[in-house]
Parts: sequence; structure tokens; C-alpha cells
Amino acid sequence: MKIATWNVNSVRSRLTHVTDWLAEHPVDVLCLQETKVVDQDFPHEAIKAVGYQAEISGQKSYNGVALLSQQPLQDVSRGFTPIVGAAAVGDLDDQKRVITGMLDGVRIVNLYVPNGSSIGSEKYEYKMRWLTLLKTYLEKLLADHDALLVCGDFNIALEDRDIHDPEGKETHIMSSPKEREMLTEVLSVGLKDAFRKFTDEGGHFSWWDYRAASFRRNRGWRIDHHYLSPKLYDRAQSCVIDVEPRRREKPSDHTPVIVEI
Amino acid sequence: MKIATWNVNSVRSRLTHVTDWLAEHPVDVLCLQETKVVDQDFPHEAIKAVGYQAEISGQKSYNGVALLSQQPLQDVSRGFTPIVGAAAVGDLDDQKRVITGMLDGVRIVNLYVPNGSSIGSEKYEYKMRWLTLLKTYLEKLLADHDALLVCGDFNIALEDRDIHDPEGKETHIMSSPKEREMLTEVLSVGLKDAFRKFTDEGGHFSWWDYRAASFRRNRGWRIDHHYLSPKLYDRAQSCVIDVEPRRREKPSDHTPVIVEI
DNA sequence: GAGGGTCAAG
DNA sequence: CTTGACCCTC
Repeated sequence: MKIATWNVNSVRSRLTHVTDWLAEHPVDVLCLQETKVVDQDFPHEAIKAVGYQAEISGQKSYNGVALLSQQPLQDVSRGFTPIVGAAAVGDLDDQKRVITGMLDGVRIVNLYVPNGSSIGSEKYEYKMRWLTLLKTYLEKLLADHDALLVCGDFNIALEDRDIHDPEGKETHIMSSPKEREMLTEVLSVGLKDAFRKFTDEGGHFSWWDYRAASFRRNRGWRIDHHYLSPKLYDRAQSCVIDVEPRRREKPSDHTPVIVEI
Repeated sequence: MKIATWNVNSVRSRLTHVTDWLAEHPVDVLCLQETKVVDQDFPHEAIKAVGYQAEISGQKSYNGVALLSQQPLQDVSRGFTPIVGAAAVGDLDDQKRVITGMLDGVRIVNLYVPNGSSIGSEKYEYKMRWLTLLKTYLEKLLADHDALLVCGDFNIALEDRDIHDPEGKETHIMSSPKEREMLTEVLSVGLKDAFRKFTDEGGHFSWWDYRAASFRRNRGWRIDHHYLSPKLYDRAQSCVIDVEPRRREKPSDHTPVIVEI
């Protein structure tokens, strides 16, 4: 089974990128983040035309996640609430950042972790609260599912080798010690990075800022991940980043990451 | 002398269209409407590079008119105020829709008549008030100038043959009886349609809505006009619509109309 | 700074 | 449909 994650930065602006990519890479499930479209306006027809269906959780302008699959997914749920309960969630489901479904006994969780803006900001505190709840959410899921895959845009580069240049990492959003500590804490529920099963060296990135010709200079970050429960980690066959979509005209700033289990 | 009128729908977005067109059609004066740029940001250099200079009256985002000419124009004025006085004008010069100048004894008036949005709307009432003042303005000019040319985007199709399909004309902005009556009243000061000196049949248009593939289906309107005082009307040699610019990539929704006097 | 989406305007 | 402004994200 192949599963990919891709922050598309607007599914409508990137529609041909997505459909072209699926035609060339017929993965079983493609997890999208930043769809930036209300459910009513999701481009179901174009997705259907390439043989996929979409389970979606969108909102106006920002965030939004979707699960594209050839076969229907089972037991789809949106947000933290169905798993951890409304009381624990508070405002953390107001932004559409979580969707999950099952395929062939594998529970797939698609996340768009808050970016956090800058350290100490209100958005940063939101990111921290969100990650705290994410741990609870994943603990609950793991209690029922030994085959768990958690992927998406984590907006965190966990190690120095995941950044083009670790200079200034302590004060930079996505690489600060507290963020790394927080994500490590989340993963302590029993999840491991699929990419690092196969690749040790640095220089592999999934996101390049639109600014300062970052892509041309390969000044990227590896912030899009597949994290696997032990059972799936053992089964994992490969995990690769496909840089090609980032080379296209008007690309997303992220590029797909594909895991085979 | 050749004079053209062209609503360019942003002079910055259409800059190469304008300069390419001038290089191919070296008219004496090109009257632009909807320049959509403040005077400070007007692209004087590009205009100069093709041998023209610009007299401008612009505002942010909306409206804006300009006179492009090879030779300097004399006695340029902006808005109604210099001709009819501030008291009569009220708020009708807040939007930049009027500029005039003289070349070789011909007084050229370049207008961007308000669109009016929909019949009975506040914008419609503004259009009516604006046209009422326009009559006064033109009367004053005619008192001093027997060679008067009034051109621009009038946002009114005066006759049924000026619309691809007169069905629904009574309730449509740009063709309603009251608008036609109002423009007829303006023209009663002593101005005649240069285009109709040479062409009787319908099917000649200067504007096609961006929507509904109007241009491909030639569902257009003739709303860009050259109106001439008797002396100039007698002198007029030709008046033609150049459809070519509307065929280009990312065109304006209007195309130039050229009169030779 | 580059890119979304939204909105008003036509 | 298309433009420009505006606001937001990253």
C-alpha cells in the first residue's frame, strides 16, 4: 500500500498538479493539507476523473485537509472531537486540520499541524496546545489500532539534518527546542519516522519557502512526515520525497512524500 | 488626424498591449479609460519609449483616464470643475473620468462614463447625475470650440443595432430607455456619432463581457464612441473598430475605436 | 516577498 | 471572467 502526503497550498489552485501527479503516481491514498476550500466547493469532479474519491474537511481560505483514495475509506472522522470528546477539544477543532480513515486495516491520520508563526506568539501557543491534544488523540487511536500511520505537514523539523542550515534554529519557528521536544513527546506514544528508516543523510527536504529563491538554492526543510506504529514501521518498504512537483510552474511550496507499507 | 479610444481595464496590466498597438497604429492621440493607477505610478517610461507622452488623471483601483499623444497637447484640463465650476460639480469629480486637451485646434474630450451597475441602484443614479452634468460641460466647451471631439467608454449602446441581442434591453444597464434618452439629450448639444457616418449595419461591437465566452460568440456591445461637432463630423474620413487587441492573451474587455478627421 | 483567498467592480 | 486592493500565511 502506498500513501502520500502533500500540502498543496490550495487544492483549487493546484488542481492539475494534483490530478497529473495521481495519474503518474497511483498511490492508494493521497493526504492533502491546506486545501483552502469550503466543502461545498471542493473539486470532486476533477478528482473523480482520475479515479479517486475524496473525504474532506475544509474551511474558507485557510487550512483544510482531504483524503483522496481509489477505494472507499472506512470509519472516516474529522477533527479531534470524535476521538477525545468535545470537552477536551475546546477551540482546537475550529480550524480544519485533522481527518482520518481506514484502508485495509490501516488507520491513516492526515494532519496539518499549526505553523505557529513565531516563537511566543499567540499562534505559537495554539500550536503547543494543539500538539498536546494531538498526543491524547493518538494515544486513543493506538489503543484500538496497531496499524497506525500519522502523516501530514507537521511544521516541525525534528533534527538538524532536516534543515538546509541549522544556524539560528533555536529562535526559528519549526525548529525551536520546545517544538522539537513537543513533537518528540507526541511520538513517544509509539510512532517512528518512516523516512529515517531508509535514509540517514541530510539534504532531503519537503518544503522550500517561496521567498529568496529557496528552492533554486535548495534551502529547504523536511517538515512533511509519515510516522508509523511499530507494526507498520516494520512493514515499511520505502519512504521517498518526490521533488518534481516543486519544479512546476506556480507550485505549492511543499512537495509530496510517499511511503510504502 | 487620427484619434483612438480604448478602455484598457488597467494600463499596467495592458501595458504591452497598448505599446504594441501604438507601434502598429501610430494615431495622433490615444484616449485611455480605466487606467486604474494613481498618477505617481503611471508607466510614463514605457509610453515614452514608443514615442508618446501621457496626460493623465488617475486614482487608486478604479476609473482613471489618460491622453497619449505624439505631440504635446494644449490646454489640458481634468474633471468637470475647470469648465463648469466646483459648485455645479459636487462629488462628480471624485472619480477620475474626464480629461481634455487640444491638438491642432481640435478640442478632444476623453470620458469614462459611469457604468451604473443596475437600473435603480445608487450607481445608476450617479450615472444619471453625471450625464446631466456632462451636458452642461459640453455646452460650455462648444461655446468656445467648434472643432469638438468627445470620445470614450460611454457605457451606453444607443440603438438596438449596437447590441448583439436587444432582448431584455429595457431592463439591462447600458441599454435602458432612460439611459438612451439621457445620452440623446447630451448629444443634443450638437454632437453626432462618427461611426454611424460610415456604417449602417449592426454586428459591430467594441466591448464583450469577459463572462460566458461572449467574445467567442460575438455577443458584444458598441459602447465606445466618438461623437463629433458638426464641423468635425463633416471632416471625418473614417471610423473603425479594431477587434484585434480583443483576440490577444489576457485582453481588455474593450477594443480600440479609431476616427480619422 | 510570493502566494493564497476574498471582495468590489465591471 | 478579470483586475486591483486588502489581508493573511509562511
